[in-house]
Amino acid sequence: MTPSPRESLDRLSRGAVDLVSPEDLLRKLEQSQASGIPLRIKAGFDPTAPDLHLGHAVLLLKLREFQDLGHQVLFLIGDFTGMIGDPTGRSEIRKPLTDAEIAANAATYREQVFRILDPEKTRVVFNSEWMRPLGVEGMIRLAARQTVAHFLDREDFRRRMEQSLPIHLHELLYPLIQGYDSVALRADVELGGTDQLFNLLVGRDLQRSYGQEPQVVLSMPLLVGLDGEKKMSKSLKNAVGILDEPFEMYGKIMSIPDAAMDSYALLLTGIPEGEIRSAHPRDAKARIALEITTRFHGAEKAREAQERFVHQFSRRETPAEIPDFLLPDSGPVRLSTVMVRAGAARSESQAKQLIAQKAVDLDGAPVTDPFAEVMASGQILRVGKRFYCRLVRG
RNA sequence: GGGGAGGUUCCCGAGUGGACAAAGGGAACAGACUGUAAAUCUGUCGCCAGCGGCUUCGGAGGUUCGAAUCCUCCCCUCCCCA
Repeated sequence: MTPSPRESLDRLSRGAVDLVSPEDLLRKLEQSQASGIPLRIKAGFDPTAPDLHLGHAVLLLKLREFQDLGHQVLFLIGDFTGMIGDPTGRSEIRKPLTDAEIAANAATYREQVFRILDPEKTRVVFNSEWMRPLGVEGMIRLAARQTVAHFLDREDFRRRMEQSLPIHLHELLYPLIQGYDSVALRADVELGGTDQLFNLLVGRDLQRSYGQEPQVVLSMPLLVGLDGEKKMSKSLKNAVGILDEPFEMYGKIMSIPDAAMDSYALLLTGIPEGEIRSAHPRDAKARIALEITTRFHGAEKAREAQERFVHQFSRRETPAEIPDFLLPDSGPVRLSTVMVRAGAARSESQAKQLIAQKAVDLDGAPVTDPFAEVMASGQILRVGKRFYCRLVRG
């Protein structure tokens, strides 16, 4: 019971910010259904950041929807564009990755991406494949197809012009290359974050210029990170990794601001909007956290994570499972040193500050002396709300 | 190529010879309050350490009892003109 093209269109539009254009997409869906030829859905990824997070998942889930409708995903690893890095303000020419690095990153990608995508309907491609042979001459011919004025119109560039921030010449090339990827792949549809809109549209222009039917452009919102303000990104440390452990994943999602719940529910779960709004925020969030964790780890692990969360944080009880930390073999050890070694503090100074702030206890008894020493084995060290370990003698 | 303005601690941004580890804000972390939400309050926020010491202000030298602050050279960015 395949949905009609019209139904598919509705489903695919869910959550999208831009769709250029709905008519084109509908027509392509109809053609595909009539001919039995799947559409070619392209999405590009940075080769240097193989640690995927829920922000990427938004896109991947949308790609998955296309696959579920029978279409083919072209998972593009931008090993060539990676030399530029999408212009975000402070880009420099990055070193080209070695073949070995690319292969390693690609493997990491596969491991993560296929938790969502259907491997049967995915082709992983690298743009060096067609960019390298293009050469300088080809690059010049390609660049001749667009104008500076047009490119400087791109929001990021325009803002930087206004603020007198640097724009490096090679950055202007980024959209060009990304657009040419669409030509090389003969993409029917390209997905990206809203920040990609300009690049995606360049793809359309170039395809037209090369005599191809322009791709449909579908942009998804950027998922806000755990802070609820900035976009999710690993470097901002506000990300939930696709590979995060269930407990960690669940807990991180529980910490998002209430205002972010709607978008998390819309973009990452199938929960209808009304059900989020009508529930107690805490319960609604728990449901979102549970559903997302389930998607990546299965129902059982997600349930466990939820229980542990309630146990440890809602009821503030000492967790059942605590990792061991091996003390040096003999004699008393300064607690601050242990904290640093165990990863609970960045430096001795910080460790002592934490102690002074009553953030540390041993077997439930607060430690107040910054120079305290430990000698017994089997004690449970707690630092802050999250850090627990059991001290054992080697 | 000519002229002008800049590069400060995670970020923004003060600071123009000692009182500067360096104002202020943000972020982060801890404590209180909570729903590990938000808001709020308090504290911490280079490293080592019980006065105190050590390493920081684009880079390298120099002047000075003493430099983020002055001089020289170099690197980088922005603006105007060509």
